[in-house]
Amino acid sequence: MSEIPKAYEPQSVEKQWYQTWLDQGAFAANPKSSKPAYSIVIPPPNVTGVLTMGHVLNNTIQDILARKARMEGCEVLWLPGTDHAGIATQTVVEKSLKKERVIRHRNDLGRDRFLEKVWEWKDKHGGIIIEQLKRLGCTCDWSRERFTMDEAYSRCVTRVFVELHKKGLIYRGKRMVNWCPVSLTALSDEEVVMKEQNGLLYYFKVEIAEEPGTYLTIATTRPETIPGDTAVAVNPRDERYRHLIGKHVLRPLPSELPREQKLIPIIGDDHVDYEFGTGVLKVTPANDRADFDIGLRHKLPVIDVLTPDGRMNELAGADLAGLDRFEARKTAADLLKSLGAHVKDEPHKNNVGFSERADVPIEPRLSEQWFLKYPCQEKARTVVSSGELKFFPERWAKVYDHWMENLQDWCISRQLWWGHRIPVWRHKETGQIHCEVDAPENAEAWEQDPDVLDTWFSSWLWPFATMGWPEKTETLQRFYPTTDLVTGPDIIFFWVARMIMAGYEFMGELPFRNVYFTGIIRDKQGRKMSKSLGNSPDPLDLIARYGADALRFGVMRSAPIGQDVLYDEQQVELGRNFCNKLWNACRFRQMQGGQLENEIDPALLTSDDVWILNRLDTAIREIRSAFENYRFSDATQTLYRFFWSEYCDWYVEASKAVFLSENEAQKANTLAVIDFLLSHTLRLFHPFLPFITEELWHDLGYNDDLPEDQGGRSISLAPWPKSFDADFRAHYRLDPAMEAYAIAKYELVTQGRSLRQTANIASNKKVRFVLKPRESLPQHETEVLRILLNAEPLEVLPDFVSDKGTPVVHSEFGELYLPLEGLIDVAAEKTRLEKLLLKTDEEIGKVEQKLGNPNFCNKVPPAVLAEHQQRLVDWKEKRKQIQTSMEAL
RNA sequence: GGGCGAUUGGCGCAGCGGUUAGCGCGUCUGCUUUACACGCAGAAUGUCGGGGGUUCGAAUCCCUCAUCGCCCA
Repeated sequence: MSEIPKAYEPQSVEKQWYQTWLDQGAFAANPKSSKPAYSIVIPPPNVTGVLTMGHVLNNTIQDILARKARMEGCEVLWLPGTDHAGIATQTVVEKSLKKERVIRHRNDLGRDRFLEKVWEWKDKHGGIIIEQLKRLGCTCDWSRERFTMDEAYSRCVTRVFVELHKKGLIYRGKRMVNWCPVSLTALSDEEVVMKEQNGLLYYFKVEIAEEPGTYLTIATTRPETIPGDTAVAVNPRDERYRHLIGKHVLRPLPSELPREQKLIPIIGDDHVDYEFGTGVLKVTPANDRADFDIGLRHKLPVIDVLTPDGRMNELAGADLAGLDRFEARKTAADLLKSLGAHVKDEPHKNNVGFSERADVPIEPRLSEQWFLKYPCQEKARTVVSSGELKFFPERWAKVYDHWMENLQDWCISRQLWWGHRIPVWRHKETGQIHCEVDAPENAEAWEQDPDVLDTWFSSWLWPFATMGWPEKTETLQRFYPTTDLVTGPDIIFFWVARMIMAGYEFMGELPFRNVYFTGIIRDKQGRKMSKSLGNSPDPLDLIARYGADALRFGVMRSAPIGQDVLYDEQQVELGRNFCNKLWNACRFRQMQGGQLENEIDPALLTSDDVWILNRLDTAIREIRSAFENYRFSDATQTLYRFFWSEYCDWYVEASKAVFLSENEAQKANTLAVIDFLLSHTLRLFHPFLPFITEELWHDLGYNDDLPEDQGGRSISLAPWPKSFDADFRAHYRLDPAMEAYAIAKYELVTQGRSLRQTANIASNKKVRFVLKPRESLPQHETEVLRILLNAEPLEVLPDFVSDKGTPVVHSEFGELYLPLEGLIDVAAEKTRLEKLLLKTDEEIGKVEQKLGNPNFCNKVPPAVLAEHQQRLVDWKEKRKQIQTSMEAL
């Protein structure tokens, strides 16, 4: 045992222990082990990312689960890694190269050289987040770290593409896709976020060709696409316009076109909403998804007036060509005015799809892309609805089910360079298609598809591709399916759902048994944390200032299941304070000296011992139940309450009565109880506070007599505490009566302290109390009372007769007097008692009313009835005592 | 438009048929009581969003309205 400093200093402790754990190979998963398997795969962060509060929450939970599983005797695999984040990484690298003026556009370098630059970037900046996870204390098996662009992983991705292509599930098609005009690539539906926009609804009129002088008014949010209109549609049930179907209108733009090129038909289509605008819809098949469908139904021509980067092309006419789409909108509106076609503008709110990454409105665009028809949809859907694969909180199962019910084919091709290139080659002369894992021979004759795959097309394979699939590796056999997945609900479709489908398709089995969805971390005002708002604290900074344990504890404590987390630095401060409390409680133990090997002698247990052992047992049960339900904040609350409010506030204080005595046998026994409690507490805390518990475990010498792999070397392999069984309870005589005795004692103490306060006696001032006991009590208990009340002396006088005006409280132990001889504030004491009396009367009233109701007495279960009757007796007794006290004043 | 969630002391949350409605932060009062001022002791603060219903009994179950937030169209 070495001396411990007065305040806990996490920095050096954390660094040292993490290194020690690494040296011990403490996190390595051995597939040959005979222990039961527990596994979890990390949601791979972006390789170029840095740690955010979201990562802290997410990975702390995974670490807690992994550490607890190890302590429970499982062989644990927590598999780490990163993904290549196609668009994000490519954009970051391209921007930085532009900034350094190496290039103006990635074309300046060409595909191969640009990719070299990305790899350089990855080698330099990738892995930062991995080092940060280590600072947090994460116990991943780092020897198995994977990256989605690793050679082996890439082969899996290619293989999967080829397999699905052969099955006919992957196909190429010319379809409307979400096009990002900034990233210049197609996106999947999931990468588009709808945002409400305040825009304008532009009303303009068009002349009916067959009825000169007659006009139709059309409302649109996008006048710049008028040159791409190839029809005007009305609902055939709409009386106002039905007669016009089959006639034509003169499209006003581009104005320079000859009349015959501006004629477009009026068509009837059931999908036109006649309540929107004027009920007349302009149809732009090239630039709107719904319009495209109308176009298909009516075989309309398609005129695309936009360039890939969101500008107007020459088909838009001389006035608009070259303009950015938003500028063009204004210009088009002006043109309508000058043509006399403009009717009015109206403010209008509408939902516009934005590119998730680039945060600009996407353009629906017709283009050739690769699509995937999802495999194993039915199995993936029923496994969740049947509860075989569990979601926590459960309500996400509904969200999942709804999405699965409306599955759309997945656009998996991206017009990027950074990513897995599509393994499809086209023969330059014959046009023959080669889709295989390996490139065709005589490569010059073939041309590979230039596109790469969506990053999620690689991460949906994560649970098994990281374990050596397609080989049937030992790791796969041992650790697949994984036990738990911990992730944010924002990627339930992107990732979770797709992994389930991939799991069935390629492994024939679900990828994980439980999914825990964390909340989203928000700031105090409830805003999502974001770089642009600058409201996201740097976790590394917090670790430096408070310690990783403090950060973990603070975050876990404020993260109830299913709720978003409102982050407040005070929580981390609270975590730090808690660590300090733990530290000092252990210091207190150490300062008492004594042997460690002491056995608890049941015959010497005091009521305080029995009480605290029962509290520990309760805490262990609560924590077990919290874990079973993934209620991590409940577990931390229980730990906090048990350790601070029960162990420190009552037990440690009461134990001072023993340590101040001369009774050596009793002292040794109390130390034995303390060691029992602390060694359990440290283990219960370890998953949450890995560093400080490891340090204290060794400082206090609790590792001394344990086998190497069961706590001797590290607390992380010490057995997880179990609640007490019947034998244990019988042996130590954890008698409920003893416990009740202690509770009554603490109640008396609280009342006595309150008495002091109303009498204005400083809490540090020793003062004379007199106890008039109901039954004689052991010397030791008197001493405990004296210490807890800070009484000097505490006289036990069975025949005590108080003077008028002596404040008193009543309890199961008897009466406790505070004789002050004129010092007390009679008025204050009277007020206190009157308040109590009022409260008591209220409660008596409530209970009497219930008991007076014959319906209540007849219908209620007997136990409830008895409980109420007892309650009435108790309150009446209390009332009598208060009155006695008042009379004594 | 559809779905989900939230609404409990100043703030953040727990409780989900019988509790004296809890916890943490904050507030107030008094304390260098030798483990801890990153602390100790005591105290104050709630018609559990509004309305209706079921029940002997509702913060808790049902209906309805309101406000806020999220997801999907």
